[in-house]
Amino acid sequence: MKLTRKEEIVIVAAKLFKEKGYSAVSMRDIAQQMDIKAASLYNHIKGKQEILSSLVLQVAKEFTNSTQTITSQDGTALQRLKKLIEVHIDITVHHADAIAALNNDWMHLDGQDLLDFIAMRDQYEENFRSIIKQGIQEQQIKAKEPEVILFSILSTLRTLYLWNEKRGKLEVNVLKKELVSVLISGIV
Amino acid sequence: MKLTRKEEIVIVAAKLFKEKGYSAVSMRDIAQQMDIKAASLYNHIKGKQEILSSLVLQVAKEFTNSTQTITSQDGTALQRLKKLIEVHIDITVHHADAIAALNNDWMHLDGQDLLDFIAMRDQYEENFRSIIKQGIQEQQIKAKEPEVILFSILSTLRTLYLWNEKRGKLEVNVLKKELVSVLISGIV
DNA sequence: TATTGTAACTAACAATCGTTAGTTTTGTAA
DNA sequence: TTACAAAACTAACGATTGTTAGTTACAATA
Repeated sequence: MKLTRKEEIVIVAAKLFKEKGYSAVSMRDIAQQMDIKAASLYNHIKGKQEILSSLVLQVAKEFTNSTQTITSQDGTALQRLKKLIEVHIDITVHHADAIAALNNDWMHLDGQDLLDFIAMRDQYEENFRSIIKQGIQEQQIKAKEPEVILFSILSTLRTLYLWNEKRGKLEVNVLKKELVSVLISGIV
Repeated sequence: MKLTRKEEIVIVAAKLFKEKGYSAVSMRDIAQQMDIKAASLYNHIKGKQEILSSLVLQVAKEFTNSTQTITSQDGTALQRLKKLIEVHIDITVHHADAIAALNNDWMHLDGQDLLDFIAMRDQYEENFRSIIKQGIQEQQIKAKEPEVILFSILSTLRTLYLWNEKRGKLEVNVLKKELVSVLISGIV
């Protein structure tokens, strides 16, 4: 599967955005990393904003689709919650750099892209919330503040991209198993 | 307790950094928010970098000191782990804006400030890690991958600043109790 | 009243920003 | 070999960046 030049630019930019953030990375930085001049980038992309929105919206859509599918599946709330966590881990491992931008630079999107992102983000969160509430109703999940549970799980998953590179010898499937266990069953 | 003009600037800047990130906030943005001109800021601070390092290093020191104290206290590993979590929550609630910069903009520190920050950060993490390992040794904590436990707890605590304002009508003490419970005992 | 320090101002600087226009090189297919 | 498209280049634009220099307004103190 050969990459288009545009895809190469987006990948290189993602790595830089991850290190310094969108605003601190110049078009000349991106160009230098590709061994071309900044103006040459514009043969392949419309501008800096397009790099960001390609990066962010693509992964956001992936999250939304996966989550939507799982939410409407059969099984107990707990089973679906586990599946949700596992899918999030899969996507994170596969798109670590893009997720950095999604977490830290989404507010630099503009116009419709920004609105779309926020809508997807809210929907993703709402799917998670409804499964947790359902789990409480089914008495599979302790009747704590659902918002605290939601926050705790989402925080861990959102930050995974940072920690994943230090993960080292931990196989993805081991990571999934361990993390699901820690998030669901606790540590004591 | 009257604030110096410099302290006012740092507080205003922190709020802006939280919204857009350090690099996307100009000195003119900060000045405008204070109803003065950008050049006037320089009567009180040396430059933009000084605002960031004041912001970040002050809170980082607070974290390091608190953590260091708790680590060397008596009690079981689990008791100290709970205390560590509670203290982190306290600091977060009191310095939400500064913690945004600490999480997202620390890499824009330069020179000795950057080195100092990284050293404090590593030490903080190492204290957490040693308590968890001790807990496993004392068989109070399940013998899972300690790195996964460490990551899960730290991720949740680090992201708390974001969540606290949005859903944070929860009383601080209730928040502490719920969050400690979720992080330690899980949700099932 | 005269003096002094604080904190604001205007004006401008060199550097860098994203981006455009126009041109040249390069690789491929006829 | 010629023709064409893809992708690089040079040069420059107007805007914005952090920052400096020099000056002015004002309140407290002597």
